[in-house]
Amino acid sequence: MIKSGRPPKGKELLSRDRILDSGLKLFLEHGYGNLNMEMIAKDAHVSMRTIYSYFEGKSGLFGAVIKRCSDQFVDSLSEHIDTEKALITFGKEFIYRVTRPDAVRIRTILIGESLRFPDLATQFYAQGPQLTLDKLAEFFQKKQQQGYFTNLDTNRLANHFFSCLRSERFHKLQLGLEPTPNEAEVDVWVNEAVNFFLYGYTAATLGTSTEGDFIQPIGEAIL
Amino acid sequence: MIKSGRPPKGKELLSRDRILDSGLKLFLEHGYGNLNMEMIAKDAHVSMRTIYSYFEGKSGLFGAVIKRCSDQFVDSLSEHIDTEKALITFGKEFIYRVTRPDAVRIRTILIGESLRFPDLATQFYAQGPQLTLDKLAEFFQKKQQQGYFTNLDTNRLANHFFSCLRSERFHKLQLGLEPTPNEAEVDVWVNEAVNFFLYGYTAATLGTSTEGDFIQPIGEAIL
DNA sequence: ATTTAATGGTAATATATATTACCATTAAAT
DNA sequence: ATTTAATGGTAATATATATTACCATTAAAT
Repeated sequence: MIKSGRPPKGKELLSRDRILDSGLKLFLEHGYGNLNMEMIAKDAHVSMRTIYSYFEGKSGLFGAVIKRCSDQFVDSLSEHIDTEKALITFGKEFIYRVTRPDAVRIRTILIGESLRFPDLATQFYAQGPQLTLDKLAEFFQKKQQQGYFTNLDTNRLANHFFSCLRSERFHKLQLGLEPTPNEAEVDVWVNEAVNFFLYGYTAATLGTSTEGDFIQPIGEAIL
Repeated sequence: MIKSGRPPKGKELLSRDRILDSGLKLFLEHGYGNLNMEMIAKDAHVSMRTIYSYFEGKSGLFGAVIKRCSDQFVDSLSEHIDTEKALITFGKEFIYRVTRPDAVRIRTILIGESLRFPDLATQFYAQGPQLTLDKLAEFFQKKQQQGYFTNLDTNRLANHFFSCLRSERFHKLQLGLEPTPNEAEVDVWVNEAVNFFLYGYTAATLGTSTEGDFIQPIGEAIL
């Protein structure tokens, strides 16, 4: 039993925030269809009335929750260090983030509800992965000006790198067939992926090695 | 109004088949949660009674429907032709199949319902993509005996080829952000992917070209 | 001091739907 | 001919739950 009545000055939006927090937590836990409004009200310590006064029903709340976490992208690309090292650093942060259970769950729910809420997936992708891809393409373009990766559409290159990075394991993870990788496993994962990307299958066996210098990257070889 | 009563000899299982057919069609169209049993009964021209006599409720029917279409895999790999041509032929059939709207929808539903039915996704993957991956690894192993792709774990190689093949576009398609590709678009898609896989970024610009022979594949170059 | 806005708590309302029950009907089994 | 198995059609049952309504309560606004 929480104190009734109008909230004190400056605290009007606290309950709205709590509703969004609880909504995110519970939607991730139960999905859309299996979560009822009473659970949210109880968890956020508000009454149903308050939820309905702030949001347009259950679907409106869901949209607001998704919007609030749709602007996550990775931008840890440095043009000043070795290409391979830059890609590995970027890849590790990216893979670590997108493999967290919450991130997997949010995509699961978005995919599952894409019929009911077709716009949400569009918005999620545009404000997340697409921005990351843009940063990657930008990076490749700068590398091109330095003489690497010549004669290539940088967007396609970025897409291809994304695919190498995700690899089959990401696909299985999204299907619930793989455990969440820890930081060390992400390192191995990304090293292998970057090697495949940079050296093709000539050097993929060096997957876990940090010494890529023994083999001339293809991009430099053709300069 | 359909004829009541016990069905004639030899036709006892016809209604069961119709239930499965209607179930697949309607689950694909509406998903699990938005489809009710009456719609299935009506579409299959049976009564609810018959559905419940053949299946263990809605969840049991769903499981049976998924099982019936969980054994699709691609096995069009020839060791006797040029490696690149073999991979392209295989890739085209694979990508064409997995990009059909029904195939996309079934994965959408499996992912969305993976909380409620964790075993279904496992089974689906084991009887579909995993078998395809096994065939691929087998293919690479035979190629290794011919001197290609040396010193590589063939399973990792197969996984990496899968990733190149799917590419970012598959990911977007699964999120509902891309239209279904037609046969010609699949051809372009697969040619680019195989080029990325075989030649890395040195030759990806030849994406739509069918003449890969101008560039020595990496695998042969290191022989 | 009085009025108004925002809330909690609870119950009512409306609706959807999975599942079961019941009777009539048809054809197989005997 | 009689009994039994399998079905259609419909209604009943149980349940879940999104949404709204109502009154009491608190604090802001005046």
